[in-house]
Amino acid sequence: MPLDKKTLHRITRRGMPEIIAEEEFVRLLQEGKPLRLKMGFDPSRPDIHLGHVVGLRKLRQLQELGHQVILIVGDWTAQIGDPSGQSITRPMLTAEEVRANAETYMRQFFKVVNQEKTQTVWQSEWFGKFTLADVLRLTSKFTVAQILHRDDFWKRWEASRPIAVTELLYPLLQAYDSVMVRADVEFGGTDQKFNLLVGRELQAMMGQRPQQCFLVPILVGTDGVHKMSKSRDNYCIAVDLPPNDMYGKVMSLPDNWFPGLEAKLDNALFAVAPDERPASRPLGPQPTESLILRYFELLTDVPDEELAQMKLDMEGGALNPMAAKKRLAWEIVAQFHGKEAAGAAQRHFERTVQKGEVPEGVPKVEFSRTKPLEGPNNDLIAAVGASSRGPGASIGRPEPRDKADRLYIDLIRLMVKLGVVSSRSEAKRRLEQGAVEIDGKVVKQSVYPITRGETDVSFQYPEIIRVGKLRYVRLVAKD
RNA sequence: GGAGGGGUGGCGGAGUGGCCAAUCGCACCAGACUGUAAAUCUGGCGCCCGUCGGGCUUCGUAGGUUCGAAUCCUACCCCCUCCA
Repeated sequence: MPLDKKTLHRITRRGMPEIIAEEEFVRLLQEGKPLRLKMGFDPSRPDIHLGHVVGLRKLRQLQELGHQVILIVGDWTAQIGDPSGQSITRPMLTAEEVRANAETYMRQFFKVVNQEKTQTVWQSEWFGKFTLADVLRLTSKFTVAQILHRDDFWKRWEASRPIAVTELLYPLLQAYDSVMVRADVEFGGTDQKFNLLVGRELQAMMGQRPQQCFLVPILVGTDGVHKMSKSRDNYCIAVDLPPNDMYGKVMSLPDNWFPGLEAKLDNALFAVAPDERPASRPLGPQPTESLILRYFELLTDVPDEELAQMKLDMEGGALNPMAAKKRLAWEIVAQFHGKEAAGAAQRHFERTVQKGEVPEGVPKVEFSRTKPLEGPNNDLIAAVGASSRGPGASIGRPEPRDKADRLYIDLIRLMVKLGVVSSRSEAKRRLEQGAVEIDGKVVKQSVYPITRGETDVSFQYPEIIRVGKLRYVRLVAKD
């Protein structure tokens, strides 16, 4: 299958830090024979976020050229625990949990990767039969010094921090996987470089052609500083986030970014030191490099030429980063939820954040008006009625009625009951801060008057209660 | 087997008898500003009491000493380092 330059560039160059060995990889691609693309995952961590998607998109692109993905469920290596993590103690998962996690993972995985062209295998297919003799045979092929060369092992060694013996086995097991599936190419983040190289080595020792190592860049989280990871959930965009949240998270990307950070993240799993972080910049012409563009590059199909133009426009001030982010957010949401949902998420953002209006689909809470002020059988009443003044208290506490025959709602109690604040203390703080809005008006007092309608005897109740930008509730009378 | 270090609020990390509900950083929440849920600035960030102020429950667990303990004592649990 002839491979045009553009496609080749898209796969091997766009956003790519390293392929080992690139020349051979390109040659294999040109030959056109279906390649076996290995990708392993740890079923103790089943969630996929945009950081993973970078690699998955590459898999997808290669599938479209006719190659085969082999997805390995690392049910054995999961028991060792990911040695690149900080903690070495990890509770062992039950078989049941592993299965459930694997399902979760795959459900997300196949949002990007074509399931038809993927073969899934479990490590236990071979490690389940492993004997001690097999273990010895495998481990005898490597020396401790070799393994300690791995960056994070070495750092821990130097720092006199513990390294479990089993952790040393991790790269070997992963390498053995490559042998078992006869991988032509293994995919992994740049932080996996060592493990993938061990795979090459072991394959060679065992008479196979060494796999190519396709090292995918580490995606920086929305804080612009740390590697995107679940443990920093706030900076992490999971692929199964609802459209509005996904869109919003993309919008929280920093406008400014210091690209040198990424190189540091490639090998170190640690955060970049504070003094190496980008200095804040004033608004106006944007810096040369932009995390926004990086996301475009790694997570969308927007062509390079367009990105180059965007870059110029942002630098020149013709394009507001906000506008670029909106497009980025749309592109990303569209990938996971479809164009329609992306459009809806965009409208939601414009409406709630940009215009500060009440969004569609505010959660509703019903209450009764006929016996509105008494009795425990009414949700709203239960919320507002139980004043501290004792039994029989009504919605009207603390001042039951004034001359105009008005009643007052105890807002603090109401907000707690509705769940828009977590405690009475918080409710008070929000009121003080001016973060509470009722039907579009900021309310600072803890009591809210209910007024009688002009023409009828019923009372006018609050409808939309909003706390901060993101929490709201719509009160709906059910009679 | 021996010696030592440590367990504090979501995280990191101060504090070693009252001034500690507990410095500080991060994260988080809110407000202002902004064409962004960026940046920046301001405020908040255990719970309860209508504000001022007051009360209650927190510093690995369980007891104890004391007018008073995160801080001292005892026991227990857990983590780590070094020597062998």
